[in-house]
Amino acid sequence: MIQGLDNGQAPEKVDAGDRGDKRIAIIEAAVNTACQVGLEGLSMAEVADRAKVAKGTLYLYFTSKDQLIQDAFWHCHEENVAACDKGLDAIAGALPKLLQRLRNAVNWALRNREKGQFERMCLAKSQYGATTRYQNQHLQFKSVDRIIRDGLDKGELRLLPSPVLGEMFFGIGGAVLYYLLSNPEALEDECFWDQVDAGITGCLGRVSVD
Amino acid sequence: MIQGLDNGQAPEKVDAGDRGDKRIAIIEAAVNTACQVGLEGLSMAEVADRAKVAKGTLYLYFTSKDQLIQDAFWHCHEENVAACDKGLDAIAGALPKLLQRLRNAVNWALRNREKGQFERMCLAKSQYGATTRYQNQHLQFKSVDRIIRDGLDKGELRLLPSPVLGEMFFGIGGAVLYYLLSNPEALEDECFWDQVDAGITGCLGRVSVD
Amino acid sequence: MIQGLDNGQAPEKVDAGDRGDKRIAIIEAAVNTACQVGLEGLSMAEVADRAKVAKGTLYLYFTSKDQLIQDAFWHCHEENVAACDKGLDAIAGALPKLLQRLRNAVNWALRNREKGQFERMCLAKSQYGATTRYQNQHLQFKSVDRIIRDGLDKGELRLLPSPVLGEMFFGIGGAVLYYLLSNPEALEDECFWDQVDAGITGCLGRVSVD
Amino acid sequence: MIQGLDNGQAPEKVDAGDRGDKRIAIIEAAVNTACQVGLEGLSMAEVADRAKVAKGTLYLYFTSKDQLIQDAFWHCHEENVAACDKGLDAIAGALPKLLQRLRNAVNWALRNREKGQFERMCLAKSQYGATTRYQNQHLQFKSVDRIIRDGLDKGELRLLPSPVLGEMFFGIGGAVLYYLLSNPEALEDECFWDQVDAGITGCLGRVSVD
DNA sequence: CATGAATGAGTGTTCATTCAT
DNA sequence: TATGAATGAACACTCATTCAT
Repeated sequence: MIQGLDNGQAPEKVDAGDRGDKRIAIIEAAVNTACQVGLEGLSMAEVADRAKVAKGTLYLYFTSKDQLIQDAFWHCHEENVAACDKGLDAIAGALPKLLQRLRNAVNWALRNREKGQFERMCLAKSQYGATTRYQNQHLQFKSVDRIIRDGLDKGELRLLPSPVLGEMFFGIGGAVLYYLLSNPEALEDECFWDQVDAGITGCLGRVSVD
Repeated sequence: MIQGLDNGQAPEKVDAGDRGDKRIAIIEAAVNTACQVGLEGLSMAEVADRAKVAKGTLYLYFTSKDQLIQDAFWHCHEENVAACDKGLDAIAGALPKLLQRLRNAVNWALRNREKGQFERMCLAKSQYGATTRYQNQHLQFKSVDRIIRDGLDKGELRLLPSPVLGEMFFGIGGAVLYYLLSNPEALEDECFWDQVDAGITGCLGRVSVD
Repeated sequence: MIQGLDNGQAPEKVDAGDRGDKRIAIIEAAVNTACQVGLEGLSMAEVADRAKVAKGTLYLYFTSKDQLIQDAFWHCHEENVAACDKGLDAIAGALPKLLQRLRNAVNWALRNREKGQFERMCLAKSQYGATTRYQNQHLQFKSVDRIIRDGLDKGELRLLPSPVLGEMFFGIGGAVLYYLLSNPEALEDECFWDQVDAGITGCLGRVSVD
Repeated sequence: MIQGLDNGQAPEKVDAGDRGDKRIAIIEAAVNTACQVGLEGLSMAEVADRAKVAKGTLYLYFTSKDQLIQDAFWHCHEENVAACDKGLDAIAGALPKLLQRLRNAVNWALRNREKGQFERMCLAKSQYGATTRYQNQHLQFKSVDRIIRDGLDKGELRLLPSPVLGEMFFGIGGAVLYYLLSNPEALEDECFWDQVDAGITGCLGRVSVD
């Protein structure tokens, strides 16, 4: 079986240039292919074909199939996280930050469908059992976690353990994202977003309901 | 690649008796194995070993590995859905029904860890792309969907498309379930459940937040 | 690299019958092939072809290429040792025993050229460095070793360490064998054998030369 | 498979100088590596690494891996033969010459363990079948062959075909060498050498035994 | 001369599936 | 109905060799 995303550590950056170009081309071929045939159906031969390099060439850039998948995951994940975090510092309050973060996530995912799908496929491998992505991958989710812990400290959020709040946020976000992926027109619908914001606020915020 | 849960149709029931017994033994062997080695790491040889039948025998009961996985999924899923739906008819109101349903789901998952994990592994395969389990698997989720549509009709739920509400419910429920799988003591914590209920109500209920 | 003949332990015997037949057919295909292309040039695909079985079938009988080679070695080696040891018990004296043993070895090798060559190829892998077949494979050579130690105890042999005498015996024997493999007519030449016997006796026997 | 030492021809000498230096560095890297990983486990990449040249550079000095191994063999073999032959002309009589030659061989092999091992590994490849190093490599063994033919002509040696005597000499010498490689202290043991000399004389000399 | 990225044929091995018994 | 030996396509990975720079 393909291994999980074990250490949760982003690899050191590789220089750009020719070497980087081919590396990226291979990663993109892997991402495209995996989106069609799945993570385990991914064959090195097909990746090589799509990247228009020889099979052996793959092993100049990645030590194994697992390594290629891990590197491809981090390639997508870092881009995603960067896009999601953009501009968050300028926003005050945990809830507004989270609301904006969801918009960022949706925008990126709609513009990068394959990378997004690939990232989700990789993440899905780590949440079958009792552990969750939020818990065992906290490095990846650290920005959301930081916001939530901050919000808890300041009394802005519902009194639930931070991992629960984090997972709830990703769960609700996933619901919105899935819907928008097949109904992109709702992206411009202010009423839709009003309700989504209200839902998140009602779930995560320190509000009481009668 | 192992195929998704394509048709969303529960297979016709098979008679009990000898035939049914061996069928179930094989399914349970598949579930146990998959929980240890993953869905793609599952080998027919190991399933046959664990079920104490010959490899060829598997093909008397299932036409292929994919079919075995699908059937095993339905085996778990139907049991899960039945447990989740139990007693819901006696409850009035969409939200109370959903709150109870979550309790039912958590109780079943904690008592049937392997079946639950197996079911989640199978479901994960169908929600990578733009489609969601809620949409393409509506048969499986029909009971939740019915509750939600009913609640929307009666004005009890937030004005969002029913698939969004459905996914939100499963997303929040997943967050709670994941947490309880590793922190079962919270199961008895009334405060915890108060907050969870409030969160779900705040997210899905027709409430406004300031 | 192909591993040496590591443990020096003959494997437990396998039952005859259908299973044994195919096992032997594969071993013989491996032996024939290796004699033509060498031990490392041996490919499982070619062995399967020659044995007229599918590639996968090889792995029903042998866990790996290395295992196949080891098993094939033991198959040849045991046959060889048995042929060499035949009738030795009836002969008194270490030197007469060794002289007869050489005749036995030559007769077997001439009648089983490929098995003999294969066995020698395998043995060659363990004597490159400081260690010798005689030392690290004493199980295989135990019959010669026993004769030599016996002869030393009884004062029939030259006062050299038994491994030296053993290697000398195999060295001289190899010289004779190599010659006879390309000059089989000498097999019937009594003068040739008289000289060979005298040479072995002069080398290994407790004789002094002026 | 790596080819045998086919033509038995020492290659023409290459000039010293820069070209020669790098050539020698590569050969030595190949010898060292092969002693650790075996002849077929030898990889051009590792040789290049150890010789601190680029992989492509190897092909400026050697047309192929086989060629490199052959050239490396000759490099070791010529050094070995030269050391073995040193001072032999001053000795009268075939047997004394051969006894001294063995001492020379042992001394060189103990002082040049890797080169010696490498040479033996290469030679092992040519003596599996019916042919022997002595026969198809007569160029390499010509000095021993000359001594033996001379000794036969002069009636000093046992009446056996010269290839048999030659192989016997190498066989006995190998036995002594293997022993000394792991028991170097015997090198200084006069009794040991007395017995070895007596053994060789008894085997190869024109002596009769009763 | 020297490089090292690129190649691609070849390797050993696995495993879902079949079918004669 | 049940078996399990046999299959063979598919796989990840290696490495001697080439060639543009």
